[in-house]
Amino acid sequence: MPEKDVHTDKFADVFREVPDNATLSALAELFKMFGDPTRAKILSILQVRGMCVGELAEAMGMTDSAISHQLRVLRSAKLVKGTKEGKEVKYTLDDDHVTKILEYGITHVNEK
Amino acid sequence: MPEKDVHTDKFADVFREVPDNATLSALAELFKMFGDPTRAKILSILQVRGMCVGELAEAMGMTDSAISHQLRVLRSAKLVKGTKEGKEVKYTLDDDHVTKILEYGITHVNEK
DNA sequence: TGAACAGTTGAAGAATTGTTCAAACGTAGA
DNA sequence: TCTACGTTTGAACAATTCTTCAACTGTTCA
Repeated sequence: MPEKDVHTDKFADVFREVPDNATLSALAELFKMFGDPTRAKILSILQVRGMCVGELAEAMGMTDSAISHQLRVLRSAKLVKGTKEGKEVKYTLDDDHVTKILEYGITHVNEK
Repeated sequence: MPEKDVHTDKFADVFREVPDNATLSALAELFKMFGDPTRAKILSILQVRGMCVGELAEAMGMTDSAISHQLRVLRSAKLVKGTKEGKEVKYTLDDDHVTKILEYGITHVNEK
């Protein structure tokens, strides 16, 4: 009697090479972060240099609030971290893979 | 007199190194494809071997329809292509970057 | 020819997402 | 202490997304 999420022998060979569902969810969560133009832009900018919320907002032509909301999301995904500097909070990238992932994405986009 | 989407001198140095908005949109569209668990799983499976719609549906425990809808999205993003084989349509990866991008994602997920 | 099959499509509905607005927070400096 | 500032928060809303269901297309092969 088959259980939920246990696959038949028919696909056993395939699923031996496919990440488990937990990993796939985490993977999807990660890529979602890059999957919104605002966040992709924030990450691209922070690749160049750290910035505080107000600067990012001005640079991107958006409200502080909108940027702050997105930074919270990026923070919770551990892609970005914020440190207080006087009155401001300076945001920087918190992950080496960000650069690599963006690079591959850009390569793909430019080639197709 | 500043125009839309032209940035002040203040951030000129940064934006010289940031992809333009068109590229950023394309980038976000690309990553959106990986940003859904169903699609991430389809792509992972197709990395192992090509499959037709019915097989994918069975392997993933979803309806043919749901899979077909997602394949259409992946096809329009040029990540996947379908070729008729008798009664069936066999889907395979249509892009080398898919593997690389997934790899980096998995590395990130496993490290954090 | 026509029944069976694989796949696609469109409309519908629930869920999720991104931005806005207004209000609040915390703190540095007057 | 009080004010001003940079940032954060929560609720609300529109827009988008994913799955389901039912109907439909187009082929294969009996």
